[in-house]
Amino acid sequence: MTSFRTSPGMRDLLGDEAARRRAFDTAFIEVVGAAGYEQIVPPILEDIGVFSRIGEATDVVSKEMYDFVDRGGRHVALRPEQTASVCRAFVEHRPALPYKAWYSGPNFRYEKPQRGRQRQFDQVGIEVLGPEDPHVDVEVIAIGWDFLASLGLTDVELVLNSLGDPEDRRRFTEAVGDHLRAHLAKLSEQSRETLERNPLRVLDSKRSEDAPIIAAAPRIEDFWSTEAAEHFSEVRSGLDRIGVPWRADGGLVRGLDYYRRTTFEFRSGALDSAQNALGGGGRYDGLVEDLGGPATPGIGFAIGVERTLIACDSESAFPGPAGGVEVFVVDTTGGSEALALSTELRRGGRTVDRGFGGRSMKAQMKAADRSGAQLALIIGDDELASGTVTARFLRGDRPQEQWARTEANRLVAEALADHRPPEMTES
RNA sequence: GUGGGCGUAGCUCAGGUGGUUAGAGCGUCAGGUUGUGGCCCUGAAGGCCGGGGGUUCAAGUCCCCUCGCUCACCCCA
Repeated sequence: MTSFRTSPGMRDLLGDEAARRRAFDTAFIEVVGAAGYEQIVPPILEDIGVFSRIGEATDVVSKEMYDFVDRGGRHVALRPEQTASVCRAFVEHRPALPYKAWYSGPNFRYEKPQRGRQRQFDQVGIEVLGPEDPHVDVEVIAIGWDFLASLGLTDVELVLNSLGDPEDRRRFTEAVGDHLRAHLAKLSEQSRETLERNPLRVLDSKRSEDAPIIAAAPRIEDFWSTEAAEHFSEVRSGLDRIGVPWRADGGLVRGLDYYRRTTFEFRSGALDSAQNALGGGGRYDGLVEDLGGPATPGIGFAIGVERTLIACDSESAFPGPAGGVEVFVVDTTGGSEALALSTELRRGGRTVDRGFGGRSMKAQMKAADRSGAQLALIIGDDELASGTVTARFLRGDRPQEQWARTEANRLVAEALADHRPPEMTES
């Protein structure tokens, strides 16, 4: 018999992991909902042209896309990120401005899998389309920051930069290219290749031989237009005003081509791997226009869910909800009473599980204990004959009681009111 | 895509220099308790030792290939 496993770079989420993933969304929704963002659920598949705008020179577009021709002859792709989809949806439906949206869902990139870098990975993120106001930048960044903090993460650094306006960025790129080519001989092999495709990315190089050349490279701030410099300055003072700490780094050049002006990244100090960027984003004032819409400024961020959860693990933060059920019904008389009672209790709003398969009382009690239930309701021959149930309290020292079967619903409610667990984070 | 490390039970891992029926803990199941979980005790089930090929009388162990995970590069979330 052949068996199967998940495709490389893709994972199953079971039980506690799935519950934690769900709680992650809940935590995110709480933060973005409080700021007036509405949800958008774009399709996972789009015309490949939607994603080309991310940047022909980036690996994400040029060699990592899951793309194919569908049965109707359309060239489509699994989304590698969601910003482009949100902009496409904006152009298609034209919601009122400012359009503030959040999303959560899977993206696909055909990379060599690694911890914190999967081929199918989830991102949560927000986008704001419309205002060019630097306060929007501040709001977006602060929401990302506050969300990570709400998970209990403390070892996070916000790195900030401005790429200037498109013309600034173009001149800067050129200057960096010239500078690097002047020192070509001393540049690492890798960086020489990168230089061909995307000179700015060389500034990200971590190789030691590149360090002196990068240190001597032109600096972005010398290329900012007055407007871009002013915008960035207001972003920084806005962050200061609300107590979000940041570090400016002229070398922060994010991969996607569409960024201009403000760019930022959230880095975890708890992850010393190369995958320490939990999320990031920036302004993409030209993207909507590129997708056939009216010139509309935009800014947003995306946070990698798996990666952030790994950071939570190493900081022992965000353990996720405790699962389980309130009541467990044990029935050694064949199960028909368990069927009736558990259904009745569920219809009354309780969470309840039960034993199946006519297993021994001991086995069913064990299952009751594992279920996390506060209360086991036992039905054996005696109870059946006398029209009662035995209530056994699993988490305290309250002695077990005999209840009239007809009173079970009410008495369960009473018992659980006394034994409320301290905090049930389950949504 | 390139290079390194690692793949033994559901999980975490032992298995000097090749040697006969591959082990432990946890978990699961059953029993100790004529109807009672958690602690304890006993027992059982559960492994094509990632897959394929080779060397050898003999391979979990050595060699080659391959797949997967992982680390670095790359890329990025």
